[in-house]
Amino acid sequence: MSAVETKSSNFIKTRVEEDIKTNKYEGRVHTRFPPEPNGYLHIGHAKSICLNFGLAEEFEGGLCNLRFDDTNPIKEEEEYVKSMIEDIHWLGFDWGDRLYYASDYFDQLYEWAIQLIKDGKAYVDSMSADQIREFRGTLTQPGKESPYRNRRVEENIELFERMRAGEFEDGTHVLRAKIDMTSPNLNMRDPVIYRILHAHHHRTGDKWCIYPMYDWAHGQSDSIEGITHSICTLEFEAHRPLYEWFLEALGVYQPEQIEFARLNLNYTVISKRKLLQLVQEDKVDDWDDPRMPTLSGLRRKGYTPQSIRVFADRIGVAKSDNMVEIALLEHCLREDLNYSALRVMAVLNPIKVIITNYPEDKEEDLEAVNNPEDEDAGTRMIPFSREIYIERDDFREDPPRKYFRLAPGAEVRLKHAYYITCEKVIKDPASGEITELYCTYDPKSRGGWTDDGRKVKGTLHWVSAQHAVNAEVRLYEHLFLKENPDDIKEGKDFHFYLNPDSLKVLKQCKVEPGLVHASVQNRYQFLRQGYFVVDSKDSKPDALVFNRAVSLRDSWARIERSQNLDQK
RNA sequence: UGGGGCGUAGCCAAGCGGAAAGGCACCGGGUUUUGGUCCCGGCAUGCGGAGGUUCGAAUCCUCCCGCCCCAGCCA
Repeated sequence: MSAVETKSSNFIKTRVEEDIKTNKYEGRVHTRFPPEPNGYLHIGHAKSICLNFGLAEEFEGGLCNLRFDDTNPIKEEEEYVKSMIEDIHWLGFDWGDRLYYASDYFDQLYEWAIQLIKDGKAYVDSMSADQIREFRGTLTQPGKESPYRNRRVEENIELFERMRAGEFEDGTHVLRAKIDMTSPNLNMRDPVIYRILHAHHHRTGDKWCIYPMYDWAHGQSDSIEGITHSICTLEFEAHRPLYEWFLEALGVYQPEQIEFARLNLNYTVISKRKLLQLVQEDKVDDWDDPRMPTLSGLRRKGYTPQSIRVFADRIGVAKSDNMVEIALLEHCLREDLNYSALRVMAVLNPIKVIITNYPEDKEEDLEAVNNPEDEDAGTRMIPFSREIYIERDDFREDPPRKYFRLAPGAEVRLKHAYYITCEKVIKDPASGEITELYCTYDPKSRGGWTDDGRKVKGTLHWVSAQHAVNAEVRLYEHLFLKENPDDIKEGKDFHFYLNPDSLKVLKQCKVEPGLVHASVQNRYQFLRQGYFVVDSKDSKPDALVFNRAVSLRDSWARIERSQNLDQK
């Protein structure tokens, strides 16, 4: 990452800067990230987290709270709270002692509801949900007032108290704000602010059987916390007048709400509802399946917090609907890992090579650079011997044009080791499959170099057969085959586009011996292949499992593809 | 056909009346003991469209077109 790169500006940052200049909120900057604990955080949340916490970091004295919007006990669970806390910390953000819950404010919210009733600005409606819907009108037709709309204040108070006391069944009454049933903004047509829900809440237990609606809780929660800039996504834009109406009716502090467009990523889905479906239907292992765009999934796959933060910064913040290419996310990871990942050799699809002129009982240790991008990473010794494994794809019996890997009669370099030349191909007579390659090496090329001006263009990775450690390697592809799985044709839904080959498991991999000590903390570059990390759930010291975080760019694959195209 | 938003390259996105930033992707070339990295070059006579204002318009005005959100006792 270049140090001179400056963070690009965005309209929210500009607004905050203006507010500071004009001394609105006494120059304070106080944001918050307000997730509902009803699922796991995903890359879209990361955008919001980086925005909110980033703003607080960027401005002198800025603060960002973490607040769980837990107003619906039916969907929310403690497990999600825990995972969200872990994920945000993992990204590298902290909220100090400012961890809040909307449920912290249930008493205050109830008091405010009473106040609204007393002011004649709220009433208990006893129509059914269906009736309320009918009375709301449509996009083009105004709504009608509920027959209960003009109950006396005392009656409303009494009914609301009895709602709270648990005297009524779910759905029999609601508390509504008395605004305007003819408003062109449907959110202003007497929105429901309390509903009866005889449900156990993860924090308040059974204290309440009425729960505030999000609209009633959200703006006031921001107000209570003294939030200056309430940043949220576009779909809440039409709710802003409502939040302002509440805050004005209550006569309390009013934050500034700013809306931005949520992130969409191609070849995946980003919505807690759909991700939950994938988990429940066993389309993936769990929320942290490496194919999931969840933060826990990306973490398990090998993503670094830094790469995600850089990504969040590069995609920018604006108000237009967008669909970001996942290639950008992958680029950010490669960029980060290129500087930090230790290079090791691992053969994913092994084919045995026997070096016929190398003494049978000999073995030697060769020095290998750990990271050419970082001299401080030093070197390590790796064992070499007569029999080694190379990648099956690094040999072609009938090499195509521009192929400069191993082929009959061809000479290649074994990285850090020797030049070898292929002399003979051994096949299984039954299947025709190549089983072994007989090669000779040039003893003068130790370390992988000679000064005789010989041109050896291909360089292969390898692992000494007798020293190799077995490992399982999991290769991941996009979860969906279609760029936008939500762009559905008649009778189909996003399931239709699930990629059946999104996970490929290789069980016969051979990795260099030092990798038995591989730790989840480290990401490795398997030379010439990609970046890999030890799987945090399934890997064991005697049964290593690696996940591919992202492949290396592969310009040979591109050449080959265009060659194939030429032939057609 | 109510209200609220949004249209700048294949994908993001700056720009806010004075010569269209940047990143990704893509295409060339160079370096290379990773076909990686890195380096160099290319990539919008054009800003949804049409008019208008202006010496000058992506930026201001008018009209038109397209896309997104809102009719949960979800958030």
